[in-house]
Amino acid sequence: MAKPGTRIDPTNAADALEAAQAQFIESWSTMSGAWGISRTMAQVHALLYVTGEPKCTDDVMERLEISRGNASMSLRALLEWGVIARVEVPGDRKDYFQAEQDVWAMFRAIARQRIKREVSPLLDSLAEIRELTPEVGAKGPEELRDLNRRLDEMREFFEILSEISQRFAGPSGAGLKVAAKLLAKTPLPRKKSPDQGDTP
Amino acid sequence: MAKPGTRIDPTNAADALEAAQAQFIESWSTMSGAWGISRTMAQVHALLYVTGEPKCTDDVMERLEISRGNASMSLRALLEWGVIARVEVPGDRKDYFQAEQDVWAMFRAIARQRIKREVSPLLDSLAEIRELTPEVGAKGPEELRDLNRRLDEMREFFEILSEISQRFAGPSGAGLKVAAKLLAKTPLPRKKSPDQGDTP
DNA sequence: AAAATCTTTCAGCGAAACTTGAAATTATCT
DNA sequence: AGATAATTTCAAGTTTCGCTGAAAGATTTT
Repeated sequence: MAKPGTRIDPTNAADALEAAQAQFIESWSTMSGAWGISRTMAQVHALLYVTGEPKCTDDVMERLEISRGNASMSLRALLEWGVIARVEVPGDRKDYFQAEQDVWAMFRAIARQRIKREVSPLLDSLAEIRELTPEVGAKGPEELRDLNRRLDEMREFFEILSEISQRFAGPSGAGLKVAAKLLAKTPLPRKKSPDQGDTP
Repeated sequence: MAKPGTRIDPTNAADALEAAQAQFIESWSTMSGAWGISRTMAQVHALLYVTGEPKCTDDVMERLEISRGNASMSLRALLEWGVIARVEVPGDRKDYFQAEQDVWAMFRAIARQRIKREVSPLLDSLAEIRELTPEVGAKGPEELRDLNRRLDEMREFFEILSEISQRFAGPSGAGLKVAAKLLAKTPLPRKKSPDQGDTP
């Protein structure tokens, strides 16, 4: 695990560093499902985030013991998500990659992507569906009206979500962190139930 | 598609209803990944949401053409997520299920579950990792300090997220809808970039 | 308490997603 | 332009995940 040649005291620190990084990579990769990315993508991202250093494809391959193809595809996908960036390394002609270091910016990038990939198509689809149920005249059958009410409520919800994302998850998105902290601290209308019980 | 025996005018409406429902079920099930549930679970949920009616296992099996086992497991899982509820149907001894009809309540339930399943374990893990990197005395090597800074930033982010969820995604959570609408409308510090460009 | 009805579990099967590694492509240097 | 180095693509192999259906387990009725 530890590199040979490091001396006694530093070795402990280096070991601790590597161990901590490894465990972070492991933990972060279990969240891959939550971000909607593959396990390997999450590992690669974790490695770049936790080290903070620019790394090339070979670095990633070695450290995570994955194939070249996999490393290449994962890095490219992470670029598309906007959570890592290509960086120049002077003496070297290889591509190097570095992770976005601001967690909030990272989150905004992810939110932006997911809205685009998941919410927008759903909104389009909801609009299409509305066209299938024209509520003939004003006397559409009750069931159709109910259906349309449900569709509209869902549309409203996702439009607000989308709106919030466009405002706060934009590339600048200065307000997010502040807004979030505010939300977390603002007093709520009293109602004691502090949430709990899941299995009754 | 249409049930045989329905008469001319009503048929159109009934057809439209079924078609619209079918398309909603289809669209919603493509979001399954986003909610972190399986495709079938999403379909079952979509069916219950879009019809609004209580349905039993056999209803679900028939309509979605899935096996008894699958229907049973999906319904049970949806119960655990808290997005559907068991309901009594007087003349019948079968279990019936009905979807939460308030989209915001539904969203809160999902958020609560995901925080519990995904964020909490990550926070635990981050705390563990911190223990691996004790920053020997006050002169811990620079790399260790950097690592700890990153871990702490991430911890802060997810703690705020968790905090927000506990406040707004609680079972009562009256404030969410209002807060969200507010966020969507509050003017932002000016900065023209209206977000766009993804592939440069 | 036996029968009837409904629900849950789970081993095995099949489909979908992921990974690999080598060939093809692109970019850089002499 | 040819040689060299780096990157991307993709068919084939591997793994993971979800579905089925039959059997076991509950629950209610007679």
